[in-house]
Amino acid sequence: MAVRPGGAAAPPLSSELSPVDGLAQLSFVILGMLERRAAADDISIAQIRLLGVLRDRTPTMNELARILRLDKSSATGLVDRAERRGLVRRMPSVTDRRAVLVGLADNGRSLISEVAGGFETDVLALLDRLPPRDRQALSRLVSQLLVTYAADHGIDLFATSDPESR
Amino acid sequence: MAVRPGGAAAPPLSSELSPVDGLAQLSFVILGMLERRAAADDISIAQIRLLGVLRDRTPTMNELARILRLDKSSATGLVDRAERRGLVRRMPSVTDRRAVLVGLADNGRSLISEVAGGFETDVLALLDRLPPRDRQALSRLVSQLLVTYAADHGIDLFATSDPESR
DNA sequence: TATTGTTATACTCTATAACTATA
DNA sequence: TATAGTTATAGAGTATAACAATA
Repeated sequence: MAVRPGGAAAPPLSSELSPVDGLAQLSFVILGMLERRAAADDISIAQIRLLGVLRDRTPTMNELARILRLDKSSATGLVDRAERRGLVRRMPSVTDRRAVLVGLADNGRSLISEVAGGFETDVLALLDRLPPRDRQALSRLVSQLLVTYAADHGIDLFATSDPESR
Repeated sequence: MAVRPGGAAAPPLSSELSPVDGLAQLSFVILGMLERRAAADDISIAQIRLLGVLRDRTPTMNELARILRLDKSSATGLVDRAERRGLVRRMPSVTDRRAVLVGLADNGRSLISEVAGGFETDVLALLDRLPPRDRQALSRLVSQLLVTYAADHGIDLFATSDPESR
């Protein structure tokens, strides 16, 4: 925490954070929640991201690397370790004998559900600190922000893509 | 991205994310901005966190590890690598000959300022997507959320602590 | 004895470069 | 030739356990 941007501005005196600082700290808090839930199941954020992507996709290694913004070799290692733990499976592509499809194994599906459920509990508990009207307002504003941002960056925010299109 | 919690709920049909999903994705976007600015200066998030903490503190290794929630040995390695790059300095404590104080070197101070400045630019550009009233509302809600959360978790949100108390 | 910090070691995660096998 | 994936290798980051110096 505490990246305190600017170099210029002094820390605030009141009990209100700067918008930038607030969003930065909130991001650390929220990803910290995810990390703690993951650690409770002895798994890393990288593995959680992998399993999260595979929840609604069965991509090739190549697509997987692109989605996670990793080098192909990093994806190989990530999938290797997940496969060794029985969380994912490699399957041959029927249309391209060079390609390898990656899918969730049952263990992986239950694990990601558990972690995601715990994470949701944590975030909802955090939101419960606000009165209902504020909670709704925050949720709306965050959505609005993301929708415009995602549109400009070619991100599919609601990515539930066609499993098996190969 | 896409951790999509729950296992229960289906993805939304409208153009509004669930509150949990929205906050999670927003967190990834914001920390991604920080990571990209850091990478532009060829430095990691871990190093940025270290330098960020040292902006307004000169802690012992022990305190540093506690603040960053790392094992002492991890802090040793982190500071080793930062020191090798001339970003921080180790200094002896005058009151406890076992202890080692860690402080920013000039290079470290200019580097963290640059990264933090760029990050601030990015986040402000993101916030500019909202009309001013919404922007203010979001900022207020985020602050409010953090203040209550921090109070309950013993986190000093406005940490500008006494440099040199040893 | 307890605490501070480092070292030795091991594992995960990431990237670059070189390689194999398909296309 | 170009693409998909793996392997070899290197470095950062983290943790546990053992250790030296000091309190």
